[in-house]
Amino acid sequence: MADREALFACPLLAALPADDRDAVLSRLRRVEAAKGLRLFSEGDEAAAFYIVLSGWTRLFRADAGGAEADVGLFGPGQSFGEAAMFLGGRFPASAQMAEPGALARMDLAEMRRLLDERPRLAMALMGSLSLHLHGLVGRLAAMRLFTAERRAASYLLARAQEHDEIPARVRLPYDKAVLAGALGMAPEALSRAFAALRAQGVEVRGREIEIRDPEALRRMLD
Amino acid sequence: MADREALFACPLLAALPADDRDAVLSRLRRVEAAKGLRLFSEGDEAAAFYIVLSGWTRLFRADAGGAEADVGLFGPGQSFGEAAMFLGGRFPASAQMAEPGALARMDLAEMRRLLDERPRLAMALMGSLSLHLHGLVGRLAAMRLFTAERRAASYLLARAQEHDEIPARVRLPYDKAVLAGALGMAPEALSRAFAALRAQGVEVRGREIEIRDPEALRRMLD
DNA sequence: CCCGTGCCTTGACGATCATCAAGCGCCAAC
DNA sequence: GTTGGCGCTTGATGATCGTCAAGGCACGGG
Repeated sequence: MADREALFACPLLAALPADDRDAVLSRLRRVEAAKGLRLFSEGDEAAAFYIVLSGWTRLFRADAGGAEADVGLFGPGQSFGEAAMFLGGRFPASAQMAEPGALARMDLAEMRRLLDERPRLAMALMGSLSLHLHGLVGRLAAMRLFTAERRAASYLLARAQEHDEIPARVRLPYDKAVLAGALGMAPEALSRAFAALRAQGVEVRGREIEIRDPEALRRMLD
Repeated sequence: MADREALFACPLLAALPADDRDAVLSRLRRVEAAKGLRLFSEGDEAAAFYIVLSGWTRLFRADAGGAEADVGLFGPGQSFGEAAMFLGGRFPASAQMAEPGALARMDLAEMRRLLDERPRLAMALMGSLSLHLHGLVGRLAAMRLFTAERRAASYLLARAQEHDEIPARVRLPYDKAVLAGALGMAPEALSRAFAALRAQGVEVRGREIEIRDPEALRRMLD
């Protein structure tokens, strides 16, 4: 995905009038980011937020023992870290590249200045915050309401429905371990979930997944 | 808690200059709400958001079978439902009174109008959205990182530290089943967690809880 | 005083899932 | 070709927690 394409798809920018959008665009700085790169850590002073141009970034929290719990996974056209601007200037989670790529970095001080001058930016930002909120509500509820297998099925179904071919072919854009974290389970549990879904016509070959009967998956989720 | 006290404590209003604050206040409508009252349901057209004046409201999602997963619990001085303004105008969760009380209801159309005229309102709203976001990140991470017993201990410790007497005495403002939901566990699990915490000097008598040694709880959470 | 009801606790059981450990396939380096 | 590393799978085990069922306690009404 080209940089411009990702930026224009970003909910933060997509709905903005051109002059507001350009004001933001002109202040973004492109950053290359290798796989595994730590962008910031929980508790850090927040200096910027990011829009993913390519690759994938995961947000997570760690406990005292070093165990990690994922709270977000962001790909091209998605932004993260905006909320830190309003949370005492500290990040509530850590960020790391799950797949290499490039990010657009927006300085928070700059953003605050822009917000003062351009009220429509605030509207866009509130939209973006609400989207993140909505995502978290969904994940939290899914963790309690659905088993690991159903969460995996639900993910595959959503990905399958991005296109409308049958059988659907989906390519995972990140390691299975990353997906497992995003779905709130251990990698082993995801592996077993996929194995169980073979009965519903799901065939996994590395990162390539063929879903022969999306309707069967949908029925699982009632 | 008097109405004004709750409103002034609300993050949405607390930081506002007086004239902006009054503009909002003058448009609030007070609503009495009995225990169990359904304020809105997941998927409903969103007509208003709310600030809790007294009592407690729980937000939850239900699956097809009717099982419910709590995603929020709001008491005096807290607002909820603001994000629906930006999510296609639909609520992503249902709301129900967990304890009877009163709410201040803010019409969304009114709010949108006010936002146009008063840019500082947008700042306050973004702060409120970020707070909710932060809360959800914490809950999601806690669900995966901590056992039920530790989540219960963490709740008690937080409540104990609101005052600084030792031993700390805490009064639950809602049924234990409500607390259990908010902590992401079944009521039975909360009951067992409290029983286990007796070993750390926690004594539960109905809604009254005495925490003899907060430091012991804190040590559990490392 | 007895009974019913609501809230909570306790016990027993089983399902789900994390964890530990071993092994496999693939690929790159040498 | 061999070796090593990495990502993933599979198996075995155990911890945690949800669920079902029974009972206790407090309270209010008759």
